[in-house]
Amino acid sequence: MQECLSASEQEYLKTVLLVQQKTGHVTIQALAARMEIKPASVSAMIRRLAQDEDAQGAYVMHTPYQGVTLTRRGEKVAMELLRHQRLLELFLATTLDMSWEQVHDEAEHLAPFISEDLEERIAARLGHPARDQHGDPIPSREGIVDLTDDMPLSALEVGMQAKVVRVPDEDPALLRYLATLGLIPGAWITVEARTPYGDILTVRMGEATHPLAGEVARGVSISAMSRRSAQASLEEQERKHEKFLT
Amino acid sequence: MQECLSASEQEYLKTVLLVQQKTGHVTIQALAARMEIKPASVSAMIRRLAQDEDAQGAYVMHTPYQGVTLTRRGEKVAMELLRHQRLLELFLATTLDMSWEQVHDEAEHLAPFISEDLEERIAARLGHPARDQHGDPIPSREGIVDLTDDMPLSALEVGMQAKVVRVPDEDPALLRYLATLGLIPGAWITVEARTPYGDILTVRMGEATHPLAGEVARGVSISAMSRRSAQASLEEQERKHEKFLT
DNA sequence: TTATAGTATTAGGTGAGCCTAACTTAGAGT
DNA sequence: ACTCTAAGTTAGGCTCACCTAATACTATAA
Repeated sequence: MQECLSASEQEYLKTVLLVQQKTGHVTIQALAARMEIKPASVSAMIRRLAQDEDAQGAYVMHTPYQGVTLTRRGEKVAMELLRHQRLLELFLATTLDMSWEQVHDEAEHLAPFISEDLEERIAARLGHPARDQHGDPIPSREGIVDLTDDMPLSALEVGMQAKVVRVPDEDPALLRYLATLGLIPGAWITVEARTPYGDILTVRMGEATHPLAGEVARGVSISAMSRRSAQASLEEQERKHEKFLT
Repeated sequence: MQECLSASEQEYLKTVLLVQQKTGHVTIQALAARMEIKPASVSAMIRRLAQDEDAQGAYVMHTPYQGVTLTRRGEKVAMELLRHQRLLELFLATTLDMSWEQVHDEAEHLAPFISEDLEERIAARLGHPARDQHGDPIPSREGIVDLTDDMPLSALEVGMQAKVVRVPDEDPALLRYLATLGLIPGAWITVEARTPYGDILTVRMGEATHPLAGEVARGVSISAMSRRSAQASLEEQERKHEKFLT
């Protein structure tokens, strides 16, 4: 498989993937909005990515006026770019102590230009991590990402506790806000209440409780493996305590 | 001063600087050869860089059919890019253990895309180094580079000893060869002989002696501060030895 | 069923950065 | 001084990745 796609083409494929993951349906409009370019330009590029020039298969499927879907080939390219980007993010954040929001822009800029070898060295240096610093999964070199254990915080029932594995990284201000609440990957969170109207969750993190808009909660992922009722959690804690005393 | 130059334009300015340093006279042809593009394309780009669009001054001076010279403004841009590139080279070589030759290509690719802030963090992490791993000087953030202490190995007289500060990095094979001889920055080298014809130096590095073509010797820099006769060096060594014995 | 709003597409245009081919100029050799 | 070659320039063309403006399609509401 020849790596002959331009930086721009790769960027489009990556965006298709992200919009797909986020909304489930990829429209020209949505791509245009996210990339901050005009729908006409997106239309043209998608047409190019949808045609099978070199008889190796297209990168996307596109039914005009309907939606866009990645082919396996296109998905692989998108995953590769995403891997570059997230490894870079983590590398810049850990090795050079850059702020999370700055890291995002820098990594996005650089991602299309780093070689496979550099990517491998970064991955090796970081210990082949599975997630970046805000919990976004890093695809494997084969372009595969395992998300089976992830579920949105919004799906947690009242009284349940779980470990946060991912926070949304698109909006720097939101990222900062969540960090001030202590809502970062690795934190344990308990859902204390849920309003019947207005879609607000009250969550506890350690000592403090905070109200959280449903839309925000849908962007936060927790580990399905870690789910348990707060009661169970309490009992577990006591067991540990007893063990400590004996 | 607005940073509005494209990656390509910066690359041109950098190449003008390097060709100027190497040959003293910058022709369209030389630029075309080094950048591996056609003279016609260079001609067009130089014309653009020579005109003073935004009333802030041009980047180069160009007298048609004569030569190209950087203005102070152009030089600053070139130095900035060179700083990016060499900091990146050193960073990749030290932090990620990439081979010298691979580092060169990677850094050249990436240099135009890293932000000033990332550059600063890399510089800080490396301890604001003055030279990269093969001794090329890293310009300061203000675009200044001090080379007063550098002179070519070829200028050394027979019997003189000096410390190597820079080896040429353009040809990976040459770089590898010099490394196998132990001819790397920091090494001490003595000129043992010079052929009257054929322009060959015989140099000693530790135990071994090697013949070195004049053209190669001209590409290697030594520190003018470290110059001394081999005799003086020998005496110095004995003094140290005596000191050790007492 | 038809009007209409919103979304998608097509047509045509721009600048960047390269190309080839044809022409001009400078400078060295006879 | 004249010619010839090498170097430089100009003209015109290409692709990429964007744009605007006009047109076509879809879906929903009257």
